[in-house]
Amino acid sequence: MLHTEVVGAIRAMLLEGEIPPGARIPERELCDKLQISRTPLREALKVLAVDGLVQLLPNRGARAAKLTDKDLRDLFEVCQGLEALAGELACERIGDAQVATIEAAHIEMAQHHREGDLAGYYRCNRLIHEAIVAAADNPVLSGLYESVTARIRRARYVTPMTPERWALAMQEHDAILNMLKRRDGFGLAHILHTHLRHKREEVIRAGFAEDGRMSEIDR
Amino acid sequence: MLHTEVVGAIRAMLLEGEIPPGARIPERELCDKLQISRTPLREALKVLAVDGLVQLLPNRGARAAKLTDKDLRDLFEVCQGLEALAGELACERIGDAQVATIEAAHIEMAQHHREGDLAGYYRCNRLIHEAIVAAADNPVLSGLYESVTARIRRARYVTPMTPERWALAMQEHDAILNMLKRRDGFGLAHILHTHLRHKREEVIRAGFAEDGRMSEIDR
DNA sequence: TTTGGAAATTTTGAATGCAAAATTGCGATT
DNA sequence: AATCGCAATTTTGCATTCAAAATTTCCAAA
Repeated sequence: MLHTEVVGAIRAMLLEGEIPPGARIPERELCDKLQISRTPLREALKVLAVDGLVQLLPNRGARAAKLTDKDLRDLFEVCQGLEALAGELACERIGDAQVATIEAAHIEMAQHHREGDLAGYYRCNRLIHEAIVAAADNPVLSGLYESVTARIRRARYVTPMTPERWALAMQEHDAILNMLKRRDGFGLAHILHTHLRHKREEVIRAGFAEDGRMSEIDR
Repeated sequence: MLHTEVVGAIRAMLLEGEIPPGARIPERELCDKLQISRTPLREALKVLAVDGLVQLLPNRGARAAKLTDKDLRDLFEVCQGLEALAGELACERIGDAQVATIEAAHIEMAQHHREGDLAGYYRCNRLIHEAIVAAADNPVLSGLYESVTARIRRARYVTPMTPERWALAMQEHDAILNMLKRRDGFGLAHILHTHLRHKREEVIRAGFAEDGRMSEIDR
């Protein structure tokens, strides 16, 4: 299944920043690197254009999409909506075992917080958010969530936090776990919504956007 | 821009049911019909597979995706989430003129309801929902909404309603307009959420799913 | 030196070609 | 008559080719 692998390979390059945002993507060059012909490569580029990772310019090739401040805002907003929905549905469907798994990740995350280990914190954090989405048992939701979060992952999990913000985020996560245990879908949706809004404000304040002044060659 | 047009043409065929759900899509045949070669056709099929309209089977071609009851549930749930989010954002951003446009559509819709004109009702209904999403001023949200609603459009806007359900839907729309006028994002999100849940229950009760018993040749 | 513009080169978009996989058709065997 | 197996045909996946568009190069003129 060559085509699928190519999509994955290019997606990884884009998400890792191996192909920097805004950079042109010369077909020939990528073909050489991936050892494939242009046909599957071009199919992959069109697929990636659908979920916004690549921008296709007619007769002028493809380039890695840039995240503007507006893009970040829009993506985080949608993420808010999707996670809130996921929380609500998860409360209807999650089993005790799944809650226990999340609680374990939560406890480990709190430990990382106390130790000031941001990378460890983010790792557990991500596990928790993804577990809630998985618990919603809705493949359409999972797919959209994956697509949206992939685009903001670096912003979300790289931006440093002030101690105050970090403490607040931990408090919010305490509330998230609580709502989940109580199966309070409404409350969980609300707190997730707020949690993500805070994260968004933080990321945008940090100025993560990739739409700096373009150099001439970027045009 | 051949590729884009091909995607549109095939999407239309799938949504209109011109290619029935579950049917195989022989490349050669479609190429002849659209007067194109296999390359852009195959690109289009892969693009359509991304948003779930087409199912790609390795070495065995493409087929029009079927909507199972589970798919309908999942899609409606996501739609609930997206519309609720749209409502909330719309209240922060919508202008008086846009509200006035929606109110006009609402009034016309109420008239259609009184006259028992279901088609006219649905037409206005759709305008209102789409206007709310547009007012959220979030292209990512609009894109996902379009993709999700396209797949359930026939179910949503074809299913007949009992007089009671129809009256309830109208009541809900009165509330929607009210919340919008008052810019009550929270309330609007809630009522939209409920409104869509009712619609979903209705559609699933009506048994719109396309996953009936497969005949042998469908395999 | 800088600018204008045409020719050469590169790159893109789509058609065609080719090998591998899957499907079909047909006949032999039970 | 039904079933199995194998060859013929079709269909798919990818590579290659070809024409059109865009980009670059290069040289002449201001």
